[in-house]
Amino acid sequence: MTRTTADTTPTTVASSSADATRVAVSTVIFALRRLEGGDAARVALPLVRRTRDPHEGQWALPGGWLDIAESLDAAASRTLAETTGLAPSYLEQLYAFGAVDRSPTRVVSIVYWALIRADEISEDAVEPLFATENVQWFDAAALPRLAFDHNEIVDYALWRLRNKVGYSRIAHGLLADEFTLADLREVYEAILGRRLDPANFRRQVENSGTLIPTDRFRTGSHRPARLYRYNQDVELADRGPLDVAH
Amino acid sequence: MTRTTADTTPTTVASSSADATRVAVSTVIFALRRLEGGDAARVALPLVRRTRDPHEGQWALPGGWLDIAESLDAAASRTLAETTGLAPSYLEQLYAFGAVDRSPTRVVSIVYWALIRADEISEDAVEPLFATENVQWFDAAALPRLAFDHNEIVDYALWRLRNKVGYSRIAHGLLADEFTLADLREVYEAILGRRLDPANFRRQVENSGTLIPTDRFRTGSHRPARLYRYNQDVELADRGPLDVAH
DNA sequence: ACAAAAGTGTTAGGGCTACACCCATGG
DNA sequence: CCATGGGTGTAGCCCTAACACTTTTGT
Repeated sequence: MTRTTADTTPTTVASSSADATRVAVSTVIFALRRLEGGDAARVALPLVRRTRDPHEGQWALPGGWLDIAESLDAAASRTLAETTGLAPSYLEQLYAFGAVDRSPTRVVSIVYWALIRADEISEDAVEPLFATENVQWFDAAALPRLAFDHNEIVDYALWRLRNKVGYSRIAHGLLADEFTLADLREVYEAILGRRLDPANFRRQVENSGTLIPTDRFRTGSHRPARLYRYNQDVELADRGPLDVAH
Repeated sequence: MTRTTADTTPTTVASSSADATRVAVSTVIFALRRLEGGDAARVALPLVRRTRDPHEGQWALPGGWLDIAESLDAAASRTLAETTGLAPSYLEQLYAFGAVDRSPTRVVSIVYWALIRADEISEDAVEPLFATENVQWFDAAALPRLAFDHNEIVDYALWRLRNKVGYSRIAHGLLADEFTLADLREVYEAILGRRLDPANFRRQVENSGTLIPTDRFRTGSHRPARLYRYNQDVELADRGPLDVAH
């Protein structure tokens, strides 16, 4: 199986095919992280430092070239794992970016966006990659200037995330199997950037029929909160291209 | 400027680049047409007959190869004009289809969807192309078996159309400058596939602030109906990738 | 006069928001 | 016992659906 390394994220060093359009796949990965000293969780994403021209040294979305024998979805998962060691709990195509001048050579990027559960990002398996200092987490609301058109891409992915959280249950993709309603509400508040009424939030998700209450409670500093799990019968994201395309 | 002809819609006759992934651009074009004998308008789309293998003789979405020096949007407009002679009033990227086996050779198709106004499709300029019998309109609800994965693509485009008509004013893309509320309602009814209450429909669009009443009326067999035009200040489709990407 | 579409009025119900209030636990 | 988050109750508002009703034209 042909594999690329983390260094072969889209680059202009065109060897054999300088006169052809090439297809790259990149992914915007979202997770919830609690920053040092911060009380509330924030939306964060991992970026990789480019080790080649163009934009050497700048931060960019993880990605790589599309292999001739793999689907777009598979390429997104593969490049994601190779560059960051992460395996997303949710992965969806975002948009195809194809402006002529977005890279020195002609590159069409099929961009995906993904969600990672909080309990997955501190696995031992992924830390070594982060330890190389070539992968780093950033607050989605305070990004540096990124390589290529990646700032615009992240902005659009954030818009899609905020939008979709309103009419689907993608918040599940950011939570462990069992969670309290406060956990879930925190996800929504981090994504939407505003506080939600706990009472109304409870009723909304309870009436949606997507949650199954368990017998377990999380005990803490105050009254124990009931743990819930998601109803697997309900689609993670209601409708979408993947459902239609069989 | 490099141009392809209507015959060069995606094909497997790979001459120089059989071992590389190629990028094609196709478009699902929607219009409202009143079928013979039918009382209600229906959603229809033009398809082109393939003149080469694979799938020679089958109907397919209009499209063509992406030129190395043109953006995806430009390629969609160009191939649309070349194959059907149509210039859409609305054009938006739909999805990138990249399954390995969707074509004998590796082709990634960036698919767009477009809307054409009823007053545009009977222009003299476009009829010659349709007269060749290689372009033909089909009822969106009764399509034959299409080439490649184009049936699935149309299904997804239809889903997107039905979805988007609910929260944006893309219906405008199917109407002439001036129209009655009954005209507008007919667009919604054709897209959604169900009748709408005229009274409630009127109040909804009036309260949305997107319509400007004119002094003119359309006289017909009954009480004259006021003509409206769209408020140009309001976005055609609120938010989207194109707005974010500058 | 009559049919039919244009346009107005009215009412009931559901969902959302704001906010008052009780419950249970750790300290 | 008190602070705090968990959890319940409730009233107002807005939007929508349903449908009765009036207006205006062509025939």
